Amino acid sequence: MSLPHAILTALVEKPSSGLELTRRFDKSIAYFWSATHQQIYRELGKLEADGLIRALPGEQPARGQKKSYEVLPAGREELARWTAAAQDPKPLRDAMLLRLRAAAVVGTTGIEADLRRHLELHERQLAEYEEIEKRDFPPGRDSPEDRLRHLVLRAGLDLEAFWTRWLEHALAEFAELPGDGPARDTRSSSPARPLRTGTASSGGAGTRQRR
Amino acid sequence: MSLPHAILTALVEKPSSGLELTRRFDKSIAYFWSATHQQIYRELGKLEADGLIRALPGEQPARGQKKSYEVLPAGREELARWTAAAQDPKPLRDAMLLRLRAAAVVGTTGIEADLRRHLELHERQLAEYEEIEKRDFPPGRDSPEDRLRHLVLRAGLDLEAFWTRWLEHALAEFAELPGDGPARDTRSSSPARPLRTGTASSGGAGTRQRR
DNA sequence: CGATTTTGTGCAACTAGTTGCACAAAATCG
DNA sequence: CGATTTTGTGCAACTAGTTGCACAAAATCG
Repeated sequence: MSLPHAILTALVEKPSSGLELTRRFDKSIAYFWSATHQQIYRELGKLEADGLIRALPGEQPARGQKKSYEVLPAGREELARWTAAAQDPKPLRDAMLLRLRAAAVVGTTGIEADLRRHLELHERQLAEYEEIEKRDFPPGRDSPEDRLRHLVLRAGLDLEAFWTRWLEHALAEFAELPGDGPARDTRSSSPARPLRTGTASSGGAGTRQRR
Repeated sequence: MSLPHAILTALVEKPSSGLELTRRFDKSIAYFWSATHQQIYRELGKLEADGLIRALPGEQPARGQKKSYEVLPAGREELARWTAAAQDPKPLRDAMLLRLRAAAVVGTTGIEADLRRHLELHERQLAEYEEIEKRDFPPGRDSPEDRLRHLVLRAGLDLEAFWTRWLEHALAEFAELPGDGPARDTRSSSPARPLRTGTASSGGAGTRQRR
C-alpha cells in the first residue's frame, strides 16, 4: 500500500537507480520503511508504467545496466495526495511478544537465548541510528525539512531504545523466575500443583514442521 | 507465519470457538497480535487438518453452529518448538513516519489533522490497556505465568505511550513550523527561496488513484 | 586474456494478510 | 407468527511482502 510512496519520496529527494534506491533503503530509510531490491525493481516498473516517474534521459541501457529514475509532476501530486489523506494506524503484530505469551503456557526453555540475541541486535541498531543522527542532524541545521526528517529518525531511534529497555527488563524478569518456567494453564482446574509438563523434554529436537 | 501459533496459544489458554477466538483477539490479544475472523476460521481449518487441534467432542454441528476447538499434544509440541526457535525481528514499516518524511519534500498540508486523530486513537488505546492492566494484573498476583503475560501487556502499553508522546512532540514541532510547510528538495540547487509549490492547491481534491 | 567474482536488474512462485461478500441458524420485533 | 436483525461460519479474490533463483555486463584475478 505504501511502498510506491516510499519510493516516490526517495526519488523526489534524489533521483536514483534501482540499486542506489536499494542502498538508500538499507541505509537511511530503513528506520521507517524497509524493502528488498526485488520489491523495488518491481515497483519502479509499475510507477513508470503509470506515468508517475520516468527514466532519466541520456542513457537508454538494457539489462544489467544502470537506469536512473526521476519523479514526474503526476508522481509528486500523487505523493502529496497520499500524504495528506487520512489513514488508520495498522494493528500491532510482534512475534517476540507472542512467543513470550506462548512461553507462559508452554514453557520458557529456549527463548531466553533469543531474547539476548534480540537485545544485541537492537542495541546495535540503536547505536547505528545514533551515528546517523550525529552525522545528518548536527545542532546547527534546523530548516523545516530537517526538523521533520529528524522527527522521523527520532521515532526509529526511540523505538530501538524502547525495545532495548524492554528486553533488558524481560531478561531481568527471567532471572527471577523459578526453574525451567511454567507450562500449565492458570485457568485450568488443576490447583497449585507445581507440575512439570512434558513440553520441554518431549518436543525436543524440533523436528516437526507444519504443512 | 505466526498466526497459527497465536491461535494455538489462545486455545491452550482456553478452548474456544471461532467467534470466541475472534473476541479474545480483539480484547486481550490485540496488544501483541491482531487477526480478523476470516483469518481465524481459515487457520482453524488448517490446524485441524494438520492434527494440531480438534473440535471438542460432544457437539457435531453444521454451518452456522458453534464449534469449539482444543489443542492436541502435537499442537502443544509444535507451539513449544516454535516458541524456542530463533527468529529475526522483522524490519519496521510505519506509514505515518513515511508520510512525515514525504511531507518534508511535498508539503505538510493535511497531515496535521491526521496526526491529531492518531494521537487520540493512541490515547484511547493506552487508556484501554491501562484498564486491562488494572483488571488482569492487580498487585497481588505474580505467578510466573502472570509475570510473563504482564510483561507482554507492558510492551503493548508502553508502545502506545511512546506513540502518544511522539505524536505530541510532532504536533508541537508543527506549531513552530513556518506557514504551510516545506515543499522543496533541500538538496536541489534552488537556494533559500521560500517558494510555495503547487502541491497544496493543484493536487487538491484527491481525485487521482493508482492503477 | 580466459576464468571468476561482483554489480545490477529482474522474473516466478509462494506466504501472509485484507476486503467483500454469502449464507444459515437463532433471536427479536411488530 | 412472519419479517428483520444478530450471531456465527466461511469462501473467493485481491494486495503486499518474501524467497529463490536467473542472467548479463563489468571488474578483478591468476
